[in-house]
Amino acid sequence: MQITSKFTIALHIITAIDYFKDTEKVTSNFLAGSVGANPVIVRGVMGNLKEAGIIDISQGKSGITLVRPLEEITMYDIYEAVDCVSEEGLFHFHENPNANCPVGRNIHKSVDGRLLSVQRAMENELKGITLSEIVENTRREIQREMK
Amino acid sequence: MQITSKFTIALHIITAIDYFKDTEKVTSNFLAGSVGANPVIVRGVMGNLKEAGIIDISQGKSGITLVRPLEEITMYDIYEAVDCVSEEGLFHFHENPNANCPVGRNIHKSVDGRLLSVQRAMENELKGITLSEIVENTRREIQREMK
DNA sequence: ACTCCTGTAATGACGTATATTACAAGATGG
DNA sequence: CCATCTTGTAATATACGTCATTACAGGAGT
Repeated sequence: MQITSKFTIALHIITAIDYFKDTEKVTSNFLAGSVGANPVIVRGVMGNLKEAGIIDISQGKSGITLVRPLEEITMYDIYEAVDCVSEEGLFHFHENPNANCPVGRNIHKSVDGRLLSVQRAMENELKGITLSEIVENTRREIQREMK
Repeated sequence: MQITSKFTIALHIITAIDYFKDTEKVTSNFLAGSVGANPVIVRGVMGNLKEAGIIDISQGKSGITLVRPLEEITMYDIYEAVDCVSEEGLFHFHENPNANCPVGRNIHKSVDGRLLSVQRAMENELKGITLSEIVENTRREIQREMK
C-alpha cells in the first residue's frame, strides 16, 4: 500500500512554481514536463491546490503563482489538499466483524481510538515540515550540481 | 488510500485467540467466523503472524496459541508481520521526474528524508501500543455489555 | 478576434484487495 | 494405522483505485 503520488507531485509543482517564477511562464504543460506526468493529472493536482488556497491560477503572463509565502505552507496543507487518505481513516477496518461474537461486537470500539492516534502522529509530523525547507533544500542541491 | 484490513484482522485474531483460549478450540474457521472474513484470508494472516513468531499453529486440541505474552506484542509487530506498506515506503514518489530539469533532477533528494521521518513518526506511535491494551479494552467493553 | 490555457469527461490499462472454490499434504486422535 | 480435521496454497473472479491519454468546450488574455 502506498499514498498516491499526487502528494509528491504537489510538492514538486510548488517547488517548480517558486524556482521558475522569474524565468518561465509556468503553465500546466510546463509543470507536467518537469514532473514527468500527464498534464491532466497535473491540472487535477493544481485544482486541489487552488481549492485549498495555496496557489493562484491565471492564464495571463503571470501563470501559476503561490498565494502564501513558502514558510506558511506545510506538508500537511498539501496532504489535506490532495486528499491523500480516505475520510474513513488511514486504516481500513474489516467490514463484517461478527455481531454474534463478543469479540466481533467490541473490537471496533477498543481499537478505533488507537488507530486514530497513529494517524494523528503521522499528520502532526507533516504539520512540522514547511515547503520552504523543501524548496531551500532543492536550491542547495542544484547549487551543488553546478560546482 | 487505506492500509489493508489484514492489519485490523490480525488485531482481531490475536484478541480472539486470547479471549477464547480456555473455552474453544481456536481454528482458522473459528476465527474467520468471528472476523467475518473468508477462512483463506484468515489463514494468510495467520501465516504472517506465525512467520513473525507471534502465534503458534497446531492442529491439535490446543489450536492456535500466542507465543509471547500480550504485553510483549506491539501494534508495530503486527504492522510489520502483515506487510502493511510497500517496501518502497509509505509515500509513492512519482516515477519520472524530468532529469533535464534542475527541479526534476533534485526533488527526490530533497524530499525523501522528510517522507521517511513522517513514516517513522507513524511507526513509532505503533511501537508504543501493546496488544494487552487492546485485549484489556475489549474485555472491559464486553463486561460493560453484561450489565 | 485569435490563441492559448484550463477544466473536465470518457475511456483504458494496470495493479491491489478481498472472496471463493478446490485440493493436497500433514497432524491428530481414536 | 486409519479416518478425520486442519492448514497451506493455487487458481480464479470481482471490484476498486491509480494513472495515462484523447478530446473538447469555454474562458482568459493579448
